[in-house]
Parts: sequence; structure tokens; C-alpha cells
Amino acid sequence: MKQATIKNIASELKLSASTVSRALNDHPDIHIETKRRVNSLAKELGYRPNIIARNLKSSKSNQIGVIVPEIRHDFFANALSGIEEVAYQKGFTVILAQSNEDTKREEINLNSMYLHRVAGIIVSISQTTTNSAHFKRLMDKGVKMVFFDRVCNDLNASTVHINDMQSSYDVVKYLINKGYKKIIHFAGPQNLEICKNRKLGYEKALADSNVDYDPIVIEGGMHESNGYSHVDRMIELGFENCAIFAVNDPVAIGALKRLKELGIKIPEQVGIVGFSNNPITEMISPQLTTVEQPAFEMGRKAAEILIKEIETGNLVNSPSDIKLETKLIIRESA
Amino acid sequence: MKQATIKNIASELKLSASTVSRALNDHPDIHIETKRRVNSLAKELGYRPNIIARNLKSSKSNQIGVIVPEIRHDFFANALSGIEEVAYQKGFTVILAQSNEDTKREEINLNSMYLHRVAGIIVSISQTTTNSAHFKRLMDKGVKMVFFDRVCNDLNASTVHINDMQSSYDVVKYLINKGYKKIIHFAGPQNLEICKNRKLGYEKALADSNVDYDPIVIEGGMHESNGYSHVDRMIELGFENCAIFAVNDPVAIGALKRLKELGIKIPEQVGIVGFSNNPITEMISPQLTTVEQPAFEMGRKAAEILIKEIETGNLVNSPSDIKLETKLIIRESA
DNA sequence: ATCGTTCCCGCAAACGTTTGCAGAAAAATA
DNA sequence: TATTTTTCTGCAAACGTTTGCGGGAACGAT
Repeated sequence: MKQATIKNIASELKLSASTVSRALNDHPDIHIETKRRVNSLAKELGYRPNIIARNLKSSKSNQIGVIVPEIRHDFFANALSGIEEVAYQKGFTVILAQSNEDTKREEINLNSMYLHRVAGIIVSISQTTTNSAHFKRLMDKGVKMVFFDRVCNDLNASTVHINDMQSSYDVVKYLINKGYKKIIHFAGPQNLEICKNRKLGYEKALADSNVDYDPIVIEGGMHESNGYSHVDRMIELGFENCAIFAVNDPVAIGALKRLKELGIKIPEQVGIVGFSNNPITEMISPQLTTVEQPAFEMGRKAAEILIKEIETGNLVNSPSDIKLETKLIIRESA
Repeated sequence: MKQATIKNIASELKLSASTVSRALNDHPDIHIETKRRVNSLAKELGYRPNIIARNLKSSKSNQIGVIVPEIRHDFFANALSGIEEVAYQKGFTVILAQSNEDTKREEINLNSMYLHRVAGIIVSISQTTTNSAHFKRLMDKGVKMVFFDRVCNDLNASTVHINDMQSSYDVVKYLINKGYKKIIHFAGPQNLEICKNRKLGYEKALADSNVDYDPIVIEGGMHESNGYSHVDRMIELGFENCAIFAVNDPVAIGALKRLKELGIKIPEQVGIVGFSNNPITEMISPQLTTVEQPAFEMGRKAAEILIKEIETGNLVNSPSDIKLETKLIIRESA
């Protein structure tokens, strides 16, 4: 029950704490025989260094914080998995929090992580976050920060994301080539960079085409329920030979559900594409055309960058801005 | 950049560190005016207590560790979300690790959490874990431990799970009543309690029925690929008027994929039920009949119990053993 | 015998807190 | 005025480490 400490070992062996510490860390100053005795007793007593104390002393920590909007979303779960993977390999520990798409909670979690003196934080910002003051405050205190997917671009921090604009441009181009006469975008909250960029890509693709398109954007959240209700709005606007480009898979799936309920044929009457390539998109009927987004890889990259920044200290001159490749996955829905 | 500390504040205000500490903690000994000055300066300097130091001093911590097999599995992501939710409310911080179904890694993570002196650990054990020595070791050192879903029942620790045997009994009963003449169980690794119990429930249901059933069990892992390959085994055995009871949804989905590939009609030729009610089960065609397992709630409960045990200290006499209700969700596949 | 090395090891301070105890100043009582 | 009580603050130790510095012992070289 009683924890074995360096002091214990020291007094037991009639040595000083410093000698024991050095022996355990294989310091050259210590006699080999002494090391042997120390290590042997340490093992016997099941000694484990108290990282808390060590961190306090060195005023460092090997913990990195992760804040995501919702753990249970496939994309974030995968990214998280990638982060944990890298952290584990590099000997870091992950402390986790979710914002539940709530700025307030995001901020509280951020502060809590600062209290724990994490070495750095990886964030994908909440849907309701419209300013970055709370991030900036921490960065000013020297906390390393890396953003992924939902990034914050008015900060001098590293980011990992896909080229949303290009990806959505490609998707819409694909829809145009398929000959849809009307292409509607079910957009996400425009305070999120990714949503803004996806919309921009959409608009650009329409503008670049030689067909005369009117951009039609229905804006809302990023949940299934949003896609579901958007469909009714869409129907009011008329939907002959129409395609939907949804900001993400859940929205696309919500829309798909509603369309099926209404007996509207996909892709004959209405085409639809999503974004993210959730595993579920392959299983549903009709299978959803979507964009593959490397979630796990994104998590890995974010963690790698953060850890590198932590380890190289302040001497990082310019933040990285990693863009990962996406792939259009063509299936049945468009 | 420089962190504000109690000492800083003290010297700035020409007070002692102890006074500042007490002032910040609203200790009655301190003059109200002094408190005001301290708090005001603390605020101005953006002082945040160093939790590391505090924990060291109090030899406590408000971190709880969570080890799950794979974060990206829907079930665990949801449970994790529930855990985080409760931890957040109770002022605890979650440190996360995944075992990737590897005992060795489970053990390493466990130790790492111990090094960080977490107040307690919530675990769902890995598929390859066959003995509990590494858990026992930590418990002997006074680390509180709670198991959920994949529990470890040879330890004196609290557990949260469903009544697997009863649930699978009910499922199989349902299949029997539907009139299937042959019911095959795609089982999971039998070193996992949940898998063992699901199999037991299956066998009991068959035994209790007045039809004469032969239990047919195909054992394997818990991934989609396992279900996929099991189907071929099943076909060799003959499958007229046959139903599959899969140990979990991924296995059921793998089987379903293979059956569809082979052009076998579901549920006409082969019925199939899964276990967990992954969201995906509702989206696929045919929709999968399955058992709803309250993942989020399970996480919540596990966290609640752990935190209660932490807060009440060692005076917990007997570990809790919470069983949560499941519900058979009848859809198209059987 | 003296000096310079080399090899081990311990002292003490430090990291940022908390807290028991003691003590000074102020106020209240005798 | 002298004594007790109350009110406020500081000293110092402690939590478990790490680490700069200093020093004793043993040894070989002068």
C-alpha cells in the first residue's frame, strides 16, 4: 500500500536520496555496485518514480491535451485514435476533453488543461466558437497549440487539415459533369473555416462552369437532423434534376433519410454527396458518394507536429500548415 | 510568458507565500482587505494554481485514466463520451489510452497511468487479455479500478455491464419463436466474459426450448472480417432455414456483407441478429435486428462509481456490480 | 611526504503548493 | 495599567524528485 519512494530506498540502503536518484538514472558518477544494490531493492519494492514530482521539478510534462467537439463522431474518434497512437509511441500521455460544440465548455477545458500544465494541446474547435481569444491567451502563456480539421486561422499556430475548398470544388465539378441542372449546397456554420471553404469551393465550381448555375445554399448545423430538415426547404424550392452537396456525411445521411421517406428516388430524381467517408456511407442504401478524409492520419500528423514543437522548444520559427489529400469516392447516390 | 506563482504575488505584495495561499483559498484567518489585494493582483497577473504542485503536496490527483480496446469503435467512443461527461461535471480530468486489443500495451498504459498517479482507472479489457495480474498489482497499490463491458471477474473491483447471458438468451428465444430450425452462433473469444456469457445464453435458450436444437458455434474475433469469413464456414455446414446470432454488430455486418455477395436472401434464407445497436445497423439494408446496449450510460455509470469510490476513500466495503438493461431491437434482418 | 587526479557520494536548494504552529499586534477585559 | 483574548500573518517543513557543488578517500605521480 505504501508507495516506494527514493527516500525509502535511500534510508533502507543508508544512502542519500541524491545517490539513489542518480543510480536509478544510471548516472556515471555512481559506483556500479551501488547501482546494482539500488536497482535491486527498487525492483523488489516495486518502486515507480512519481512523475508528478518529477514534472514539478523539471516544470515540464509529458501530457498533451486534446479537445474535440464530440468524441462519438466517427471522424473525431478516428482522429483521436491517431493522436493516441503517436503519443503512445513518443511516450506522451493524452488527456481528453470534449466541448460538446459549446464554446464555454471548450474554454473551461482549455483552462483545466493549462492548470495541469500540459505540454501542448490539440484542438478541433467547436461549432459555436466565433473568436479565438481563449486560445490566444494560452498561447501567450507558452502553451503549444495545434489545430486540426476545424482550424482557427487567425492564430499563429500550426494546423492540419484538408484542402476543403479544392475538395469541394472537385465534388461539385463532378456533379456538374454528371449533368445536374441544379446543385444545392447544405452548408455548415459559416464561422467554421472548413464550412466556409467548402462553400467557397462550391461557389467557385459553379462560377467556373460554362453552364449557368445559381448558387443555392441552405445553411445550418452539421448533424443528421439538419440535413433531414433541409430537404423540406429544398422541396419548396423545386428539385427537378437536382443534386445536393452536403457539408458532411451526417447531413447527407439525414437528407437521404428524408428523401427516402418522401419516396424520392436517389440518384434518379435527386443526387446527393456527402463529405468524410464515414464507414456508414458504404453500408447504406443507396451507398453514398462522398469524399474520403484521412481522419486517423490527420490525428497522427497533428500529434507529430505538436510533439516536435514541444521537443524543439521555442525555436520553431514558423508554424506548419499541413494539407492532407482527399479522394472522391464515387458510389451510388450521385 | 513567465508563469504567475504564489511566490511572485507574495513578494510583489510583501506578504508571505502562506498568506497568499490562504487568501486565495478564502481561509478565515486572513484579513478581508488582504484577500482583496491578493485576489486582485492574482487576477491581474493571470495567476493559475499549479495543480501539479498541489497534487504533489496533497498526494492526490483529480485525473482518472481510461483504457479501452479501440477508441474508434462506436461502442467505446460512446462509453468514453459518457465517462468524459461525468468526469467533467465532477471536476475530474480524463487521461485516455487504447490497448489496441493488445495485453502488452494494456499493461504499459496501465503502468503509465500509475506513474501519473491517477486517482482511478476505468477499463474495458483487451481481447487478448487472459489473466488479470497487471490489474491486481495496481489495485494492491491502492489504485481504484472499475471495469465496464469487458469486465474481469476474478478481481475485487466494481463492474458495469449488461446481463449478457439474459440478453442473448432473449435474442435466441426470439429466433426460436420465429421458427428457425437451425441457429448458429458466431462467437467471440471465450476468454472474454461477455463472449462466454453470450454463448451461455445462446446454449441455454436452445436447451430450454422444446424443439431439438444442436448448438453450432463458430468462434473467432469480434471484427467485421471475422463475420465475413464465418459465413463460408457456415455454408459448408448447410444453412437451410437458418439464423445467425452474432456476438456483436461488426461480426453481424461482416456476415451480412458476405451473404449479400453470395446472393443469399435475408431474412428469407438466412436470418441474422447482431449485438450493440451501432447506429449503422439502422442504416444498412436490410436493417439489422440487434440488441441495444446503453454505451453512453455505461460510461456514465462507470465514471460515477469510480469517482464515488475515490471520494469516499478506502471505506468502500464491497464493490458494486451494476447491470444495465438492454432492449431487443427488431428490424428487418430477422 | 606532497600534490594532483579520479572516483564516489552527500548536502542543500529548488520546483509551487499547503498547513501546523508560533508569535506580533490589536482589541477587549479586568 | 496589566492581563487575556482575538485577529492576523509569517516561519518552516513537507510532498518526491533532480542537480550543482563541494568534499572525502584512494591512488598514482612527483
